[in-house]
Amino acid sequence: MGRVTGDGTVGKALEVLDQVAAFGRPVRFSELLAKSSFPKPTLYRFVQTLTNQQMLAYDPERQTYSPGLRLVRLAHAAWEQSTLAPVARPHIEALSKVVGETVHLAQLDHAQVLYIDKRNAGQPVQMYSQAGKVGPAYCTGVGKVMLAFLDDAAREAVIEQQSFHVFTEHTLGNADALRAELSNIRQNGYGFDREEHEPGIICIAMPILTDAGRVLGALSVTSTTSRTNLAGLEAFVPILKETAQKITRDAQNWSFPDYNTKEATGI
Amino acid sequence: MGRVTGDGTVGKALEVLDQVAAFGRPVRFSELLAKSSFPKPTLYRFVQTLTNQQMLAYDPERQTYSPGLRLVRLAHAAWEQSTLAPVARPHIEALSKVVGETVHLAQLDHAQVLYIDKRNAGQPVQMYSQAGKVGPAYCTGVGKVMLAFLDDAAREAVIEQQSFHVFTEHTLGNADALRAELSNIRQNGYGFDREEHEPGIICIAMPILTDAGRVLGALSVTSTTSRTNLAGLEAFVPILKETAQKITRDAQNWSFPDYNTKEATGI
DNA sequence: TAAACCGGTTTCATTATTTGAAACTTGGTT
DNA sequence: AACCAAGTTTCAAATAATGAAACCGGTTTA
Repeated sequence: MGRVTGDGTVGKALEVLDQVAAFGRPVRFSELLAKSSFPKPTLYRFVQTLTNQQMLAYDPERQTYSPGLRLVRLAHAAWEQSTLAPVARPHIEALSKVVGETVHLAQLDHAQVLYIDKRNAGQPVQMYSQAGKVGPAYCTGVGKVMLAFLDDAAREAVIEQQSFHVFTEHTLGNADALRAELSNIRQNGYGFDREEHEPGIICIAMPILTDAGRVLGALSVTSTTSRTNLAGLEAFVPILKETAQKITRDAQNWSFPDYNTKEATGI
Repeated sequence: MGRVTGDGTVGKALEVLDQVAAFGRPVRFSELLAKSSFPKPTLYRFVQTLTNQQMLAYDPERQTYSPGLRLVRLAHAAWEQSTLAPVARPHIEALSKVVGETVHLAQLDHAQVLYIDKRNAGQPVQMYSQAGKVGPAYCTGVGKVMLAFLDDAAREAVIEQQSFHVFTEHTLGNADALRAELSNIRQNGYGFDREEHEPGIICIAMPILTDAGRVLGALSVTSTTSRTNLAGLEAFVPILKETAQKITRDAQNWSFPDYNTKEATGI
C-alpha cells in the first residue's frame, strides 16, 4: 500500500479523518491504530487535534471517535457552492413528479460516482438518504454515462481505477466490456443500468454536458423489474434530455451576480 | 479579533477552510487574502494543500475556490454516525405524515442550532438542503428547548455566546428575557417559536432527552400564522412527546452490534 | 515605449512544529 | 501483587512550516 499522501501535516491529518470515516461506525483509538500507518503518539495527536476541531466527535461513554459535526456544516456549503444540486433542484423535482419514479443526481468524484441529490417519488421507498453517498462508476447508470462522455485520456484514467467487482450476473466484469458499453452509450446519448449493481433494479441515465461537451454530471430515473422494463424506461428519454438541457442552461447562466461587490457579509 | 486557533498547522488549515465556506460563494485568492490573517505565501500554500486534498474545489475558468466534494463524502459519514438523524428518521417521517406540517430535527453545535434533518409535509427533501444549515439558538424553537434542558453551567456558557440580534418584534433581545423563557420551557417540557425569527412563522418544539436528562437534540413542527396558531400547535404535544421518547429509546438501544468484529469491510 | 501595477507564484534561510522511541499512568485481570 | 492492555506524556532529533523578498506574466497607466 504505497503512501500517496503528500501535503505535509495537513494531508496526514485528513488521511486519519478518512480512516475514521471508512470504518462506518464509531471506532476506538486502538482499532484505528491497528489500521493506521502512523506510530501511536503521532496518531494520538492527530485524533486529538481533529477532535478539538470538531472534525471528529468523541463519545466519552463508549470511548469512540466518529466524523464530527463540523463536517456537516462545511458540507452544506460545499453542496450549495460546488455541486450541480442547487441549480438542478427545481428541474429534478419537476422530473420526478412527471415520471413518478426515484430520480438521482450525481457527479464524478475521483473515479467514483458521488450522489448529490435524490428525489423519492411518492413511494416511501426507504432508501437511505443518498446525498454524499458514493458508488461505483462502472456499474451504475449515472456512472457509465459520465464516463462515456469524458475525453479519451480522462476516461481511460478512470477506467483504470475501477474495481470491476461483480455484483450480479449482469455486471460488466472487465475494462473491455465497459469500453464497448461506453462507446455504445456515446452513440445513443444515454445509458441503462440493466440490473448491473443490484438484482431487480434498473435505471435509465442521461449525462449533463456543457455546450462544449464537458461532463457536468448525470441524472437517472430508477425503477424495478417488477414495475417496468428497459423499454418502459426508454420512454422517459425525451423528458430526461430536456431536463438535462435545462440544467446545463442554468448551470452556465449561473453567473455569480455580485462578483465585484468587494464589501459583502461579515462572518 | 483574538486568534483562538491552536492545534498547529492543521488548525490553521481548517481555519482557512472555514473562511472559504463563510464567503458563501466561490472566492478568489486575493479576496481570501484580504480577510485572512495569514501572510500571502502561507495562505497560498494552505489553499494549495486543501485543493489537492479535495477539501476545496478550484474553478480554473473563474479562478475561484469553494468547499470541495470530499466534504460531502465525509459529511455523509458524519451524518450517519454522529447525529440522531438515522435513528430519528422513521419517527420523524411518521410524525410529519400525521401532523401534515414541516418537521425539523436539530442538534446543538457550539452555541448554534444545527439542523440535521427535515421532512416537508408533502415530499421528502434531500438532506443537505437543510441538513447542515445552522441557525441561532436563542430565537428558534429547537434552540430554546435544547438550551432549557442543559445543566446550569453549560446553559450559561451558551447564553453568553448568543448574539441577540433582533429579527422581529417578538425576538427575545437579551439574556434575561431568554433566561425567563427557558425557565418557563423547563416547566412545560416544551417550547414555542412565537414569530421570533421570522414574521408569520411559528413552531412548537420538543427536546429529545436521555433517561438521565441529557440533551440529545430537539424536534419541531413548523407552521404559519395564516394556517394555525400556538394553541393549534399545542395540540401536537402528545404526539411530539411520544415521538421524542421513541427517538430516545432507539438512540439508547443503538448498540453498535459488531463491536468485536475485527475484520470488517474494506473502503 | 517604458514604467508601474496587480494577482498570483516561487525561493530560501530562519524558525517553529512535528515526530516517535521510550517511559509512564490508569484501570481492569489473573 | 504482578500483569496486561489501552491510553497518555516526555523530550531531543528530524522535519516541515514560515514569510520577507523577489519573481512572473499580463494589464493599465504615464
